[in-house]
Amino acid sequence: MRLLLIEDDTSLAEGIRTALKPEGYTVDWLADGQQAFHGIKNEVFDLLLLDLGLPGLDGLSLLKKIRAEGKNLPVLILTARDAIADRIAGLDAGADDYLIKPFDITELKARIRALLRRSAGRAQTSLQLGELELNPQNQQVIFQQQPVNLTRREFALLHELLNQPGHVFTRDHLQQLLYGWEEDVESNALEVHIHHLRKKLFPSLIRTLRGIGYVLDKDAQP
Amino acid sequence: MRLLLIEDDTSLAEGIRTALKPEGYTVDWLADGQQAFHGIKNEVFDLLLLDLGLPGLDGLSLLKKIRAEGKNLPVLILTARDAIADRIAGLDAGADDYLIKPFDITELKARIRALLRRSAGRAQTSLQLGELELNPQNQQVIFQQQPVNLTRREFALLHELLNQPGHVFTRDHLQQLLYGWEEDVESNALEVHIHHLRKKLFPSLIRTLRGIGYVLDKDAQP
DNA sequence: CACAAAAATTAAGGCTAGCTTAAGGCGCAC
DNA sequence: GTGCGCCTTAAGCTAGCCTTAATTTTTGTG
Repeated sequence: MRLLLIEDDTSLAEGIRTALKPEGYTVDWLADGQQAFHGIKNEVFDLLLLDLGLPGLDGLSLLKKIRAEGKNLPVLILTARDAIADRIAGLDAGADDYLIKPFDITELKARIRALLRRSAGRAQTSLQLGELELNPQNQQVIFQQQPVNLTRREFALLHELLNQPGHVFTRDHLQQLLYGWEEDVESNALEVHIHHLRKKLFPSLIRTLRGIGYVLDKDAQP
Repeated sequence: MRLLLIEDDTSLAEGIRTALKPEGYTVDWLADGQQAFHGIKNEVFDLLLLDLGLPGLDGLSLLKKIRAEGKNLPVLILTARDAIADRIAGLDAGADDYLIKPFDITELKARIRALLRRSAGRAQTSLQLGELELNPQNQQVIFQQQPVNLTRREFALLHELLNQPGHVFTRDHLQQLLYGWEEDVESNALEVHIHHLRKKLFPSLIRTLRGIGYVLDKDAQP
């Protein structure tokens, strides 16, 4: 899962990123609303964490612009002002949820999970495919009744694939999922992670599309 | 599927080509409107990606000339100017859709798919013929309930044939489909691919028209 | 029926994307 | 500070795809 955080308070932003990283999210960060708008237009994110009260293009206007573009991205508003009017304005402008600063980081995590779940159009919290089950809440993967230890990257990959079995993910997409804008990975790290997943689960789970990317087949069997 | 990209910004053009290749499109590229007009007159493309604001013959004039020729090619306009007047002019001149730069590459892909689907006059995304089903989204082919592994070239060929069962495709057309202008294939590669398709599916699927090309019979049976 | 042209068949070889493996470094926790 | 585990890197390997080319079969024609 790839999130975009738009927040002008540097230390808060750092804190949020550090807190979300262990959850397996890739969090890109921008402090400026105008930049954020371009970012959203050109890249694919799963969720937007938006601070109201930004310099440049303010949060509410940004949100309106995004919705005007027809983007259906889930947006979670962070706001210091607890004025009711503000919250209502935010929700009216197309936000999906809001959180008042200062907030508890665990609540943030919970709400992010809820929004992602909702946007995927799912009621239950865990993803299942045959004998494989992935639970985003506690980062657990169970295969054939046995818990499987996956690392952060492995989990992130499997999570993405499992979100849309049968959908083709290009190598590019998966790399961005793992690395965001941070580093430029000039190696075969992605392939290594795929390899580890196949080893820990079963080889035929992930099908390679040569020159394209990877798919998780709906009827994959060990 | 063979697309023609007319764009004078080299790096953007490269980017688009790289992004579309994994989707299975063959993308030929021209930077000049005049050349493009000749290209379109003499070759067969499935879709045109057209940058407005070209040197030589500008995009709008090119589009008008194409339509004047009676060509029914789907045209997707790319434009940096977001002036409403421009878009309207583009659509009036016969464009089928437009995208404003800078655009999201995934949106470009989605719109290309939509246009191709529309131009093929189909609602569903997967192509079916008897017990054979081809899904362009996830590059999968199913025959008699069993998934069939096709390579990139085989898939591209079958995709083309399946798009218009009963339509005769010349050898020349199919070769250009696979190779564009890039390389010149001086061998019987096409025949070999056809052979492989017949082997993996069933021989009578593709009928040979000696001296002309190939057809996929509408009522082909194993 | 014989011949030529076209297409089918088959196998081989090169190439490249992806796989595998191992090592080193870095960060994090204790 | 130290140890452990995860991640990246890199190098060598594998396998599958594509083309080529030689040979055989088919088809159409005189």
